[in-house]
Amino acid sequence: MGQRQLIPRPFYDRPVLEVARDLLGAVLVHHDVAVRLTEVEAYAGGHDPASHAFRGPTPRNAVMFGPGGHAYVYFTYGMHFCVNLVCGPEAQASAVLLRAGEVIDGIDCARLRRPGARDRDLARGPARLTVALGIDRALDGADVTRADSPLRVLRGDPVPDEQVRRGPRVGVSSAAELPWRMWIDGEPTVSTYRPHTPRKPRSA
DNA sequence: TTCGAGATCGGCT
DNA sequence: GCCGATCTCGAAG
Repeated sequence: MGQRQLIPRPFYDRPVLEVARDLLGAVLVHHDVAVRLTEVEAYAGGHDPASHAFRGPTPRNAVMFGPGGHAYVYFTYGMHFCVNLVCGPEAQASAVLLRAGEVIDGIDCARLRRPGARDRDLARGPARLTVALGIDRALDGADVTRADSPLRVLRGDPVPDEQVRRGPRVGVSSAAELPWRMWIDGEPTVSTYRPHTPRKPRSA
């Protein structure tokens, strides 16, 4: 894994859909666990009603309005973390949600973090991916282009266009029809598509 | 295999 | 207060 190269900052200073597509096959590393990204989802910042940045900057989403190549880590549903990589023109607040991947290094460590899970399920889904890698809010704002960062993104083997598939985003209640979810065709580590389902109100 | 509900809490209206 | 870029388990087909 040491021979893989860091992806430099300009990679992220491009339109979000291009960055998302090129992140497929890239390798996310946190300490001793490495994951090859097989599924990502694009969020187009302030103009995208499904984006956390849609209603403007807040303390939580502040990182999205900063420079590209930084990680936006947020907490949701009272129990899950998810990771995004900020990209696009600065202050546009575009980001790519990392949805799933294949553990290619440190698999023993990942298994300990997700006991009982099959190997293909270790990082299958955005919240599972953060568990397998040990990512939490402390990494919010981390610069993934720096060699001395705890969280880094490295080049992987390129994924040819014919292996890239696109479809609707998962779990969002607005603009869900945009085909901004991308994954590598035939990968068993890609999460199964489930349309957004509003939850029933609680009752006694 | 598919579906529905619960868990659990921070952020924003 | 309300609701979420989710996951897991249990029940039914």
